[in-house]
Amino acid sequence: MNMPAPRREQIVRSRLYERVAAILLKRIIKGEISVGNKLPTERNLAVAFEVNRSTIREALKKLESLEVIEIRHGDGVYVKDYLESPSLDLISALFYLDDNLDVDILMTLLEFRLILVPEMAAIAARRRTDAHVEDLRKTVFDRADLSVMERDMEVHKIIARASGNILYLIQLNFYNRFFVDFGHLYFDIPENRDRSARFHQEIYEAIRLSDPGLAKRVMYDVLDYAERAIRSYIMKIREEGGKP
Amino acid sequence: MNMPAPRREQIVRSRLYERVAAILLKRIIKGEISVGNKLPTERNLAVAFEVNRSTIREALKKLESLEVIEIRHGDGVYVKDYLESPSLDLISALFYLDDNLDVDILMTLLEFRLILVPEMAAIAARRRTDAHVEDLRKTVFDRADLSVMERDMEVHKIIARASGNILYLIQLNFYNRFFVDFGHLYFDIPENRDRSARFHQEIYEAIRLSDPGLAKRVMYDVLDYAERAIRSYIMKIREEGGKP
DNA sequence: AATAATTATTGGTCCGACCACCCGACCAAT
DNA sequence: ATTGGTCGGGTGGTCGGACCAATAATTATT
Repeated sequence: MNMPAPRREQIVRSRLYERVAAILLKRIIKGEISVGNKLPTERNLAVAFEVNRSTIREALKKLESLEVIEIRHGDGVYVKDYLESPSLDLISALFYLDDNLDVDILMTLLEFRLILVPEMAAIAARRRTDAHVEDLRKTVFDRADLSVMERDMEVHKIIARASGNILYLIQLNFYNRFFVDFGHLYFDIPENRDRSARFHQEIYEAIRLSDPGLAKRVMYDVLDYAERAIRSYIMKIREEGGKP
Repeated sequence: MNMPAPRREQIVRSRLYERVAAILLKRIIKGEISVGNKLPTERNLAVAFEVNRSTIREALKKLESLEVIEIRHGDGVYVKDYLESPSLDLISALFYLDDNLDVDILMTLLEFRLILVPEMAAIAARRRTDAHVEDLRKTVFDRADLSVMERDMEVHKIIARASGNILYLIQLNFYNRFFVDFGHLYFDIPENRDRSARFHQEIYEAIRLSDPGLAKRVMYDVLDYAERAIRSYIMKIREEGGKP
């Protein structure tokens, strides 16, 4: 199931090797080359794509970092099972593949987030230092220069830092990448902005009070609310345009 | 805080560009080049490292995929804040940096896992199909060829698939990477193997019965047990060898 | 039949050249 | 003095071709 791509401010200056990598990735995901089989040799790929071998190599490096291929010196390039990959970047690649957006992956992301983030908020409430509280206070009350969405990302980031769990911080950065693309769908609606503004004050209180239970609940409520909003939005556009 | 590196079966067939990437990463993490500043040009790096520019480029591509640098055509290579990275691979890189193992990161990982995995087990119990149950049954009861550790990884993988959440599957693959390195510390102990064997039967039952609450509890208990075991192991080696 | 040496093929690295792009210096028009 | 355009130097991006190193298949040797 797909949905149209969002507006993107920044220019997509695709480098040649990235386009090559995208094409190869698509073939691999679609299973055109089965797992365990070899890709053509770098030299042959270079001929086929009409690019230099160096370019092919850089594309293959990209796919290797996504762990969808394995490059063996003296042997060849093998396709791996992408379901065995540990690379979050692969999720992004899958999501944006074909210039369409995979709604299932988005749902997956929301589900995951709803489990994780409230729990981390609780931990943050336990571990936060006075410096974190002060950072939060400034961000929530003093930073008039921020839009609600920018403030929201900042608030989450501070909570992640307060949790002291770098793994969580990285996940959050991962979510935020999608946020910049889709956040406006949510934050363009005044009602949602109000809801978030209230959330910022509530979570600030919870963290300040070092109240894990409250922090968790507050966080859960706002994420749950946001998830419902996003789901209903997707339902709506699904009804409107079936297939262009 | 560090601990000695584990035995590694596979030969560390370091490609030249990987060594270069590791050295550069270390410098960046240590903050020798501040965020926002430029790295030397590719040509200068090539001279400094006494390697070809292509090799430098491949190393930089690696660092770009970790999102610790940003390569700008016609401009230069800029250092980014690695705390803004969304790359799990960065965690691995940090963990193995310096040939020492960062215990804090390991703790972080365990904490994260304890939050996530039981919740996903509950979801898996809800969504599992009969095929998943059958897969699980075979793995737990029929696969005499598997060691307890191998079976354990397989069980978790099936649960991840049953959860239907690809994001979870990828996280699990990420954890498993560490498992292969450290699992033996846990599974070499007969008592732990017994505990895991019991767990496999219990989680199978929970999934078969589609009992989310039970699945979550069973999963939590075994992970909590494992975490305690690992923590006490680390305490022990900390006491023994202070600093070599 | 088992083993060792050979060869062909593949990825890894190197070199040097040119293209595409960015930025700052300089100049021209206002 | 400010604005806008132009241009040159430096940067990453791509190219091509060559050789090195690792692997697997083949052949020769025992």
